[in-house]
Order: sequence, then structure tokens, then C-alpha cells
Amino acid sequence: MDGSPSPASQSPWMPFESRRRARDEKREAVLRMAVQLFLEQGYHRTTLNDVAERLNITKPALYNYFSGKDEILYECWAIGQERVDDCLNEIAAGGGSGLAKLRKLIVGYAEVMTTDYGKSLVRFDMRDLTEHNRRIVQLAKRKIDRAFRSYIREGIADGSIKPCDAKLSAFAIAGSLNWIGHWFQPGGKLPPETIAEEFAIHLTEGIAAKTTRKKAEKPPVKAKKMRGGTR
Amino acid sequence: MDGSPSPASQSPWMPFESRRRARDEKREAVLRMAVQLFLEQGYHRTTLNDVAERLNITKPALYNYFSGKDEILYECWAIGQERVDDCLNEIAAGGGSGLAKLRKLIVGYAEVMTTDYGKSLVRFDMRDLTEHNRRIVQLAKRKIDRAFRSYIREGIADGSIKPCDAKLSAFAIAGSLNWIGHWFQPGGKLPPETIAEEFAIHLTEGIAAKTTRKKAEKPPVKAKKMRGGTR
DNA sequence: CCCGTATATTACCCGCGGGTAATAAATAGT
DNA sequence: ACTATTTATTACCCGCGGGTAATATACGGG
Repeated sequence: MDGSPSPASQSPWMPFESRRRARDEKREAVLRMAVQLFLEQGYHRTTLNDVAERLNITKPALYNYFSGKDEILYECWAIGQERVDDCLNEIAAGGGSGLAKLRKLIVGYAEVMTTDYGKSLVRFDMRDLTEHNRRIVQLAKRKIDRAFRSYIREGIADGSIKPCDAKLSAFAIAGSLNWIGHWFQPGGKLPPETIAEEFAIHLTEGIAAKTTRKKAEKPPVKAKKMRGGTR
Repeated sequence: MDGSPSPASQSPWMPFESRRRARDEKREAVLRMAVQLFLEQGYHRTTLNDVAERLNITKPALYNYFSGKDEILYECWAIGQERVDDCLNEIAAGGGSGLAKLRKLIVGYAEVMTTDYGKSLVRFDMRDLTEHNRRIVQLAKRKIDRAFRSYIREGIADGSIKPCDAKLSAFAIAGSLNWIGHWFQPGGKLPPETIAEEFAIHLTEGIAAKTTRKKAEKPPVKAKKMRGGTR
């Protein structure tokens, strides 16, 4: 039934009939289309008409779900941020050396960066948001930065990481990871997991206390649990 | 202003030259103000009125020097690119191992990234440009990317760099460097040169064949080994 | 069946900002 | 001083696109 007859469009609004989808699903559909277009064309070059049209609806319909364009932008960002937060929480829940935590963060963050919502964390201009939302974003960014730095400091303290400037190292690592959001596209030959693992090794190779050439201990990166709910 | 070194009577071309020079200076003043505002407020939120106003002129006056807003954006980018090109040419002219060249590039590129025009290389959206200019930009970006990769490959070939995936390593390094353009601001306690040197060491620490503290061949990078404490 | 609510549409507003005359003021060349 | 050219100003156009009002259609409950 809900199997759309024509997969040409992922939109729940098939021209006329089945419009009885749950509200949240429609909201999500809007966000998925929006983030895709924002990334593809840029926020300012993407009109709400563009978004609506590709969903087989009209612009004002969007206002049933969002208060304005900037809120859509914010929600896209928020979904990506949520995934990073999940990652941070998982790490905080687990144990391990500073280096181990840092690597977990790199792997998780890198994988997020290969998704549309993840890209929105670094490709969107936060100055397009309202003052209120912008502050939330800035706070979140500081949180991520602090995580990187504190894991590095932790690693230095526990001996798993060589003494180094935590701030600069964090910038270097975060920069490499954020850049993924600019060059990665799903079609490539390197799958996200491979990229993430390679980066986890490479980016810590310079600061790890011991030689990093260990192949074991990592293959099963833990059950990567898929959260069913999208949001 | 420009004290004419000799009376105009001696050189009939002098007036012409001086006028052209004055024109170029004004053009540059426009670009300096534009790049500053574009970085500060973002391209789309910066109006030509903003630019003109801060220069004590009016919007249409800008059209004496530029054909439109997008051309101003392009010229800002071009200045930054020129500096990178200078850096690339210097490296190409000199010698050294692949690793040495890579480090030179890191130092040079990092320093460019701390300038306004350098930031424009990574903070501006090329999709705001005309098709023609966008193609030039893409070409230049590929050129830089090729430089990173080829130095790495060269380093692997001559033994100065450990075997690794040149493409991924280049992305990682370029990402760290490009990120500088997002976080650096002149007021900080770390001067650009220090950042550049630190990055040159850190970013190659993982892939350098031997311990990084070697002064073999040429010492293009000052032996600033001071690791650990940093400051 | 009727009504309330949620959802969608059509038609419109309007402000922002890039770009363009038409024209005035400055500067060089003779 | 007169003229041509460059450079600047004032005043305007107009299209794009975010946002709104009025309205139509569907759905669910009594």
C-alpha cells in the first residue's frame, strides 16, 4: 500500500490522492529535499518554490510545517548535530584512553560528514539563522571543539598521546574531517566507513604515543546500531 | 599621494601612467573592502551599497571598475589564488624531496589562509560566479589538489614519505589547511608563521618516513622542533 | 450529514538589491 | 579657455523570492 507505485519521487504527496501520511513524515520529507537542494544549489539560490515543486506541492504548503526558510535550514542542521551528539554520548558512556576516545570521535564524526545532514553542519552559513538559533549552533560547535580538545588532553595525561598543542591539533583534525563534507559524494569508490577508519588512523598517527600500525582491535567497529527513527 | 619623482614635462606618458595607477589603486581599495565585508557578513548579505558606502562613494561608482558583483567576488578570489600560485611556482623552481616540497606547500598555503584574500579561496561559494569564471576556479582547485598529491607521490617514490593513499592524505592535509581560513583571525596569540610551521610538522608527522626531526637535505622549514610545550 | 480541524491551493504583496539611464563634476590634453 | 574623457551622483527600474490572505478540499468525529 504505501509502496509508492512510481519510485520516481520519494514524495509522500503523490499528485492527488494519498495525502494521509503522518505529519512528521511529511516534515521529514521536506527536510530531506531541502537539505539536498541546499547542498546542491546553495541556500540562497534555492527558493522555497524549488523545494515545494520537487515535492509536488506549492510553497505556502510548506508553512504548515515550518515558520520560514531559516527554520528549515536550522532543522536540517539540527538533525546532523543530533547525530554528532549521539556519537559524543556513546563515547562518553564508554571508556578507553584519550586516544581511543579521540579515534572513536573521528570515526563517528567522519561518517556523519558523509551524509547530507552531516554536511549541513559545515556547509551551511549560520549567519542565515535567527539570532536565537545561531546561538544554539555556536554552542554546539563549541561543544564539539571542546570534545576534541579534551580527548587530546586526556590522551596526553594518560600517556596515549604525545604532548602537543591540544588546540592546534584539534583544529587540524577537525579541519580534515569537516573537509570531508565538502568533497565526499556517495558515488566514489571509497565507502564512508573506509574513509572514517583511514582518517582515524592517519589523523592520530602523528600524535599517538606509540607507533600506530596496529591492524587488530578495530575490525568490528562495534555494532553500528541503526536508529530506526530518523529524527 | 604619489609624489611624482620627476616633472611631467620629462615624460609625456607619466600622467597617463599615474592615472592608470590611481585607477588600479582604487580598484584594489574596492576589493580590499569587498573581501572584508564578504568574509564578515557573507557574500549574499553584503550589498554593493554596503561596499560603496564604506568607501565613501555610491554604488554606481563601483561599476566604473567592475562589471558586477560577481566579478568583484571573482577578483577577490583571484588575488588569493595568485598567492598560492606564487607559492607553487617557488616550490617548482626549487628542489628537495617530496616531503620537503610538501612541507613548503603546507607552510605557504597555511600562511595564505590567514589572509583575507586567502580565506576567500575557501569561504566563497563558486556557484555565485559566472560559468566562465567558475571554470577557472575549478581548474585552479584541481591544480592545487594535484600539487598536494604529486608531492606526496614524489615523496613516496623518493622514500621521504611512507607509502600511503596519496588522495586521502592530500584531502586530509588540505582540509586542515582550508579550515584555517574559517577559524583564524588576526587577533589571536598565535602568529600565522607559527601556525604554518606547526602545521607543516604536524600534518606530515604521520606520513613522514623517518622521525620528523631531520634536517637532511635542505632546511626550508626552520628547525623549530620545540614540541610539547609550544609556547 | 454537518462541522471543526488540518492541509493544500491560488493569487497577491512588497521590500530588497543588482543593475541602468541621464547627468553632473572633475581632470587631461591642446 | 575649450573640449574630450574619465569618474562620480541622483533617480529610477524591475525581477526575484520570502511571506501572507483568502479560500478550497479532505478527513475524522459526533
